[in-house]
Formats: sequence, structure tokens, C-alpha cells
Amino acid sequence: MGRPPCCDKVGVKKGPWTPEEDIILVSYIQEHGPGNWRSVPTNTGLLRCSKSCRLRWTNYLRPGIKRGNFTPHEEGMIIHLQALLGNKWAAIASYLPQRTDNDIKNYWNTHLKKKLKKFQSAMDSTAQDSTTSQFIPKSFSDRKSLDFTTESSNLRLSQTSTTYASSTENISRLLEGWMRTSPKPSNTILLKEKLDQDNDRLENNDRRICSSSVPTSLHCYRPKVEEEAGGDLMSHEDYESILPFENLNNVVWDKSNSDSTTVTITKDCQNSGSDEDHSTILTEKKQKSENTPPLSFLEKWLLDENSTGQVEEIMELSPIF
DNA sequence: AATGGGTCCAACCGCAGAGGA
DNA sequence: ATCCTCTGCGGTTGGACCCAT
Repeated sequence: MGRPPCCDKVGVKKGPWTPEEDIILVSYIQEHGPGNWRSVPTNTGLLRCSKSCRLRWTNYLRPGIKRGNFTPHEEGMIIHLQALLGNKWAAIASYLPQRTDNDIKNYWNTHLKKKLKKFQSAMDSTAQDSTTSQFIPKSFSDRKSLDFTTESSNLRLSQTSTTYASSTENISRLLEGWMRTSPKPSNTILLKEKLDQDNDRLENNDRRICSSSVPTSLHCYRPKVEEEAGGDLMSHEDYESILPFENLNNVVWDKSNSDSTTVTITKDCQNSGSDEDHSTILTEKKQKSENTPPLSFLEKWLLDENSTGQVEEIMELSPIF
């Protein structure tokens, strides 16, 4: 009785996209802008369903997507945000605007889960003789789906790009210029506005975080740089400057409430010239679990921009553990 | 060189929510 | 209120690739 799958029509092509298809899709979007995906296959002659076109654009062809290896800092952010938010990849991706949720999800499933599992097992093995196990966030230790494979996934980190992957990167680069001058898509809203809304929600929600308070799909409302109308659109620099975690300089754990722990993460907005409205990037009210410390050293280094070396160190999981 | 197993990731699937008619 | 379309999201998978034998 359910709706038939959207892509099961006869004649609808599946499988990897070819460069020719990408060019057709990109050309069409250059002309009409993203959106109204239903009409894309019809108008372009692409033998793809609308959903496939949207996904291809969102995950690969859209300008501003960073491909290639994740930096240790990005890894740390993903690990921390995953611990905070769970598998809310879109929400996590909103804090890494250059990465897609699909990318982050894949990276988590293929790399980080294993690393964390190794880390956890290593910590478990030393838990008997010390209190170090308390440093593992409960959110990590509760993860049930972590698989325990210990193969050397790092060896494959650099293998990813195929020739065609680099060609899509080139298409994205080409589009960068277009995005700077094209009219604003209908679904684009100001990031500032969005953050204000999020902050308002946070205020109204007793400054506690919930999944809906996290800006989702930030890509969709990433402001255009050098927007023609000027107005209060942010510059690219402003936009980058308010990215959460980029300049974290203050992490406050509020334990005043005995039933919960609230962490408020703030950053300097030195570049934006405004340090009040957007300074509170992420406020979380975590349910306080039995022995979970409010801020483990692990979380701290994840949040500490200057701890990249430590991130790499722990990520490499030296035999010390 | 052949091949079999392991790994990775691009793409697909199915569901749910939003919004309009 | 209901239906339909569009879009977003998270989970899953198939094929390509790598490596050891």
C-alpha cells in the first residue's frame, strides 16, 4: 500500500554519475538554481529521478564542499558532536559546513567508530587499576553499535580520490564563481537570522539543547558572500568567523542544577564585531548520568582548538594504551 | 597473473515532516 | 481535515579498489 519508490520507474538510470550527467545537471542548476527537483529530469533529459539529482547536487556538485581527508580537528568535532547529538549527521554537518552529512556519516562509520572503539577498549583494559575510565564520556561508552574491528583503516585515508572525484571537485570550483554572483535561491535564509532564531529557541528552552535547536542543514542557508544587495548579509569572513568551534575559547560547565549539567560553549566573535548575540554557539543540558564527569579530558581536548596535537596523538592510539 | 577477502564510499532506499491545494 | 508533492534525513548496500596469498 505504500508509496512506490521514487526511483523505480522504467528507464530511470541508477548507479554512478558520469561526468556528462554532472555537467548537464550543473548547467541546469546554474541556469535555474537549485530546487524544484521534480522538474530537473524532465527539463534536462537526465535519466535520473529527481531525488538522485538532488542528492548528487547536495553531496557532490554543490560549491563549497571540501573533499579529501578529515583533519584531526574535524575528527575531534565529529566525535564530540556525535557524542552530544547522536547520529544526527545533518546537525553535525551544520557545524562543518564544508562537509556533507553523508561524508561525515561515512567517515564516522568507517573510521571514527573503530578508533573510538579501540580507544574505549584500551581504556577499559586500564580501568581496573585507575580511575581513568571515568574520563570516557558515557555517551561513548554507551554506544552499542561500535564495531570492534582493528584493521588499519588509516592506510586508506589517502586513497579516496579517484580521477572522477577530482573532476567533480573541479566542477564545484567552477560553480564557486557562479554562486558568488547568482541570485539568491529561495530557500536561502541568512545565517545570522538562523543563529538568532536558534539563540532565541535556546533562551526559550531554558538554554538547553535539543536536536531542533541545532541549526540543521546549514548549507542550505549558507549566506552568499559579496551579496549584491549588501544589507546585513555577512561576508564570507564573518560567516567563517562564527562557525562553531572555530575559535572556542570558553567552555563552561554549569553544575548548579543537581539533575543536569549544562555546558555552554562560547567563542570570540572578534571578526564579526559582535560578541553578544552569537557568542553562545552551543548550550547543552545533558542528563547527568551516574558517574559521568561533566567534562572529560577527552571532550576538553576535542573542544580545544590548540589541542590538535593531542587529537592526533590519541587518534593514533599509541601502544601506551 | 589470478583470486578471494576486506574495506571504503557514492548512491540508493524508505520514512517522516513541511507545506500547499 | 485530507491528500499530494517535495524535501530532508539516517540507514543500508553494491561495486570499485586494495592487498595478501
